[in-house]
Amino acid sequence: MLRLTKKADYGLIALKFLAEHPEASAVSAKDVAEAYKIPAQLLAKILQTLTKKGLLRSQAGMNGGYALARDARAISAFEVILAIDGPLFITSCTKGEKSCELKTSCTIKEPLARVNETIAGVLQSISIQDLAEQARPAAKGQLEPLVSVTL
Amino acid sequence: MLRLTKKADYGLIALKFLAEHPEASAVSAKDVAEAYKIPAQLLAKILQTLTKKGLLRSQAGMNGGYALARDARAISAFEVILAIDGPLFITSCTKGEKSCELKTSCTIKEPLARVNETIAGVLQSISIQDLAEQARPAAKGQLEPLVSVTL
DNA sequence: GAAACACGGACCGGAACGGTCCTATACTGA
DNA sequence: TCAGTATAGGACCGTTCCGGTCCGTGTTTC
Repeated sequence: MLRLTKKADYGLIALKFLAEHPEASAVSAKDVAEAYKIPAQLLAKILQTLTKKGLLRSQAGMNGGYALARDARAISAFEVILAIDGPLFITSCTKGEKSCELKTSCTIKEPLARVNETIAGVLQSISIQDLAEQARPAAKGQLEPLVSVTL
Repeated sequence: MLRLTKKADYGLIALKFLAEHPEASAVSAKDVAEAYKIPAQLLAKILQTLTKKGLLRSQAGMNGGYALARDARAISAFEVILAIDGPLFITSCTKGEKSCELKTSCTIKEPLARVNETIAGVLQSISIQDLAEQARPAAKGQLEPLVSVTL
């Protein structure tokens, strides 16, 4: 259903990694790439765009690299995906100029748009911190609910 | 976020149309295509696959066409999308043979898989009938909630 | 038997995606 | 100061997928 691009995937992985290593003042793209066997050049670009979008801070030069621009709790998965893949709507006719030629045609879109909003809401409620935490504890009791949504 | 292919879009539109015309014993692909300015040949194929998946009944020959195989209430948007686009997971590494080489890498995937399940749940709870109903009433009071999900 | 329909394979152009290469710039440490 | 390591970013490229078309076959009705 929801398809994440590999880039968005890589981005989330990298941010999670950064969240897990707060002690390091900066982590290079190469380090992350090697840790997860991700193409280094590609990851570098992804991190660059995340930096441009204000999610990361970067430092050039030796011992340079990237660090979270904000607290891991204040960065949502939604932001990351949005920054990397850009806005993706369900509707193929993305409410651009001419909505759908035939206004009657798009009666389906309205309910689906609400589905889209739900998904966005779910993604917004999941922080990088959540990703990092869920990763470690290894089944300590059952997982607590991440979100609860109504649309 | 969630991206529907145009094919799935067309499929939903067509099913909604069929749900709105229960009096007709069969509606031809051409008719639906013309009503919504959808490429006829393309729509034909979509309806064919939906027929193969058991969502539609087809009848060849003159005055033939398609009709819902079940009650519009018993067909979910999820089924339609699944039938047309096939299973789409969030994870790029679609839990195939080798999950991700590095098992440690995929710690992100588990929370996202749950997001995916939520989306699926939302889509499953929306029937073709819902789409057809939401289309008509034209703001009779506020829209009632479609779903409520917890993950 | 001809028209209208469903079926289904082959094909194709374009866009997007994943990925690489190459160059420029910035910072650090010896 | 110079070499090495890092970010920054443009150009490019192969593959895949998606939307769409074309063609031929089978089936039913008039």
